[in-house]
Amino acid sequence: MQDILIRYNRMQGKKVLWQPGTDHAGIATQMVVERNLAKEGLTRHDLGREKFIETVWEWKKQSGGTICKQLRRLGASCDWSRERFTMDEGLSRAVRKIFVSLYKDGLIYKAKKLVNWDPKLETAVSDLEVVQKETVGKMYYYKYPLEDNPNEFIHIATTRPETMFGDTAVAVSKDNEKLKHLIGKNCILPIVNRVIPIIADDHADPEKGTGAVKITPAHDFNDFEVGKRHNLPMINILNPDATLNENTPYAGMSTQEARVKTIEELEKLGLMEKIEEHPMVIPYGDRSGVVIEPYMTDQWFVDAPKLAVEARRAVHDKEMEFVPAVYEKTYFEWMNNIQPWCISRQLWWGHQMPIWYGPDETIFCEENEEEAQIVADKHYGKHVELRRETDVLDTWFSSGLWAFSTLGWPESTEYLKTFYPTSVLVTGFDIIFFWVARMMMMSMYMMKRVPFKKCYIHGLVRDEQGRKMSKSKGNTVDPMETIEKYGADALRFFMASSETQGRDINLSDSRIQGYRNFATKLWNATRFCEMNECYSVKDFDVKNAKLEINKWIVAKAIETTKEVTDNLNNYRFSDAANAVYQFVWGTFCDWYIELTKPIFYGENADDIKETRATAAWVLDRILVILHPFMPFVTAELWNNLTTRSTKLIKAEWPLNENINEQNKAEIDWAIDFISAVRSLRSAMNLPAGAKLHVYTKASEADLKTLDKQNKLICTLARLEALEPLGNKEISKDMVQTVCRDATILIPLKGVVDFAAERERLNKELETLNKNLENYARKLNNESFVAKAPEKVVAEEKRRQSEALENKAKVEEALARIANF
RNA sequence: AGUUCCGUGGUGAAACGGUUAUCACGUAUCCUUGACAUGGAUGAGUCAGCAGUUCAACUCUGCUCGGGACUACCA
Repeated sequence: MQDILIRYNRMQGKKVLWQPGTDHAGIATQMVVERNLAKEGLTRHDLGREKFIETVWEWKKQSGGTICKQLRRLGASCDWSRERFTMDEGLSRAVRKIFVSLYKDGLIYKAKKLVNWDPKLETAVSDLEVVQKETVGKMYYYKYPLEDNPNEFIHIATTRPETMFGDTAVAVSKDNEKLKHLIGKNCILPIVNRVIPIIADDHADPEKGTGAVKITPAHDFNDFEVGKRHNLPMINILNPDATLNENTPYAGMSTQEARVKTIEELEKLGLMEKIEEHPMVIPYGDRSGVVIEPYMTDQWFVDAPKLAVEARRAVHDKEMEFVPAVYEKTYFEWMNNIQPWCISRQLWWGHQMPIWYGPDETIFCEENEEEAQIVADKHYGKHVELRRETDVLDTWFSSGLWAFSTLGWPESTEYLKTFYPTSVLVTGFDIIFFWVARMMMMSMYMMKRVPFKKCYIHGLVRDEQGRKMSKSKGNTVDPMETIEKYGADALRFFMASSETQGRDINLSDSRIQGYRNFATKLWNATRFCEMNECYSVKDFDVKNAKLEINKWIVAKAIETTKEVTDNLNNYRFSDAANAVYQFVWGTFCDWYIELTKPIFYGENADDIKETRATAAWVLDRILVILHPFMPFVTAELWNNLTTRSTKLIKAEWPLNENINEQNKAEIDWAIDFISAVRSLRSAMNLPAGAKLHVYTKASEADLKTLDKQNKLICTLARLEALEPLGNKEISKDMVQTVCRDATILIPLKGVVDFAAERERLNKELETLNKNLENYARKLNNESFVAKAPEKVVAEEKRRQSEALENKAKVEEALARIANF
């Protein structure tokens, strides 16, 4: 879609830029490199930070760029000389600069909070990087003895008994009649025998579980909130790798091992009551695939709720518009419920935060170490040793700056001045939160203007059955293979013609194949033109064409151009693609080429000359309007046909042409006529080879046209003769059909299958009657005549009278053969 | 639970409230010479249900039934 837009706009003579590039995919990349190291029995710690980062760059050089390779193979006409990578020096500088700015504005802060912790990667991850999976777990019911009476208990239920060592309270709702008498008492945490209070909190739902909830503030997001409300101690029971720590009796054990041990112990103590199967949702790391732990650590946050204000307003005020517009609902929904954005990652691959700590942990945030040193020395009044923050930033932090960092910001470059704010971002709906929202926030904060005026949301490519592609399902398709098989043009055209306003695309081999055939069709049509010496004639103006078929095809070509233009302007890719497709195959190949044959095989030199020039003109036009969709085949043909002064990629896209309706009328009518004859021929089972003699009954004007196009019609309808019925009697061996106002009569020299003919005519009559009923119902309705627009009423009347005439003709024909 | 999208020929989709509801794939019949069988000609086959708004509903509103997507949560 990007490339269609960029080529289309470029051909309009606009200055265009498609800024290509990739982000550094912090977590995913570090994971892959660490996995490679593991094969050699190494960890990143064996290498040290500096050496490890070097290794990542090595790896990036070798295997990076798959996406860019695919883009190139697809024919993406981006400005490859401006390819950017989020870890490039320029972009990194932008990251540092905006970080410092946000920090000094109080929009970045450090806090000890519960975050999603990935114990495999040992880093915080964003909640967007956590996938929730349905699983059947177990619910454990057990009891804690009360402090003042160890024979009395409070019953609790949990799916994670091993976290009990982090319990610092048990909560009961104050409205819980059965349990509220316990509020204010203490109970004893078994195994470790710690005394914890029973508190009143509405988080405890009397309907759920036992009505009493163990509160583990350091390991559960809800409990964390409860803990804050009641000033409960927060006990961390896990090591960074999710093994239990010294705050528990099972230090060093995994959570699974500790769970088994805890249950055993509770059973021994006689406190275990029951274990039930329990469907639940468990969070997994999107990348690492391990269970994510809520974990209490020092992390850095962006005050997203504050940044969201402007980002929201800009969309609200239509400074940035989603196409299709429905996606703004998704955007608002997320922006309205936005949480502080945890931007720190305990990784090595990424932008290390520009934060330095003084000896007393005072924070210095500057763009580089020298400046931090100067500020720090001044602060302390002496030279001090600084320690740099080891955390790196979330990849999306740098991606969020893409719209301006890639244009050279913070320098005030020509590109920045020319292209910012950019016109359109094309992306998938699943990226709205990750990227679109972050770009909006960052851009509104730093640039005070939107990063792009439009955000086009395209569908996702799914497999033939409509399932999302995934490696685990094994239903992924490598675009390169499809391209090998059918060509990039076919794949592109398939995508464009399937792209209807954000709906998903089901990959369909047979359809891609169909578009490969379409390219072949164009190729063959061009060959026909070449064989007949249709070459562009420089000073030939199509406006001066005299032959009806030439005037007709030119008008049709202009009409199609306008259709494609309008549809692309409105991001209606499929309508645009289908318009070209219909024109090339359905109009140019199926009709025009056939219509030119009588001329090319005839002897009128002037007609041949004009038709050659026109055909060449239309072919050129096809190459132009098809080019954004199928750049390869069109460019190839463009260069082969004639020596050109311009490349097709820079050829002019015609705008503001006038469609001459008049020029279309005559041939449109001839085509209808030919189709009617063919249809009749097929219905009557007349051999395709049989030359027919056709009579017509029609108005003076129509007869004149038929006479003019006589040769054409005879050739295409395979007639030996076409003549007006005149005063001749309609004989009984004539079958008839109607085409617009004309009656077409074909005498059958052999035997007419009267039964078949009657059946055909009756069917026609049935349809006419059905339609007449509809027209009558409308026209007899006073409100319709009074309230509907005049045009609609007039049109309805016209249809009625036409149908009435046709009905009379069909009835006549039926009467004629009634006795056979 | 919240948000949201969608039910149209066999399949996948399209249609500012106004032709006989289009298109592609598939399918049926016919076509072996002249650009193309990766083709040509001609057919057959359809709006989930109910109610409402309107002169007029595939299109707008409500409900019912059915199918997805996203987000949150489940002691």
